[in-house]
Amino acid sequence: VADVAQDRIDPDSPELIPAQLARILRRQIASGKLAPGRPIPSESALMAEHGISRGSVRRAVDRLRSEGLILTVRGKGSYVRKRPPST
Amino acid sequence: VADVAQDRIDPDSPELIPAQLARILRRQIASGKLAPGRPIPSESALMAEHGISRGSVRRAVDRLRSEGLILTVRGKGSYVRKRPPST
DNA sequence: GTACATTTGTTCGTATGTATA
DNA sequence: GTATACATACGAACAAATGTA
Repeated sequence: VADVAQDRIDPDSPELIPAQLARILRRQIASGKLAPGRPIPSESALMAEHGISRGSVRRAVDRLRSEGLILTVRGKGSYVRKRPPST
Repeated sequence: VADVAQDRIDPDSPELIPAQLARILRRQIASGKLAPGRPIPSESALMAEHGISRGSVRRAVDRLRSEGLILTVRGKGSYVRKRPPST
């Protein structure tokens, strides 16, 4: 429903693809589009939505996890943390 | 009971594994070894028989389904279509 | 009605190879 | 040569539908 025109990967950008996706997801979390306790799209969905490889998706998600923004459960998915770190 | 020497997966072939299995199953359907209305082997059985992963089995079966050769029912299995498309 | 095994559906985890800049 | 990105394949776990004891 919202404007997602800026949520796009640019393969020609100097910013690496995983970094671009991490930035996009971070903003969607911050905006509440991806709400605490709710799942983020699966790796498969993110691949399809952004037209990038699984490896790139995983690097982006790894990043968010290491930042404490999401939690990942094998066989289930990744979820936006309810109490994100203040850092 | 028949000769299945040619129904083997070659991991070193340039032809991808799912494509190889799809081809093998297609021939078994065409030959009547897998008859209309009858189930094809389960994913687990195909994995064991051919020594390949479930992902590869599923890609092969997906292919046959999209070709209209089989029908799949969750919790049951896949069945050779009685009236395969003329295409 | 319940519990269990089987089967397909989906997701994340890992390794390897290829192409390109 | 190195790093990025994509593709293929295998493995493991969770989930839902089916059938049976």
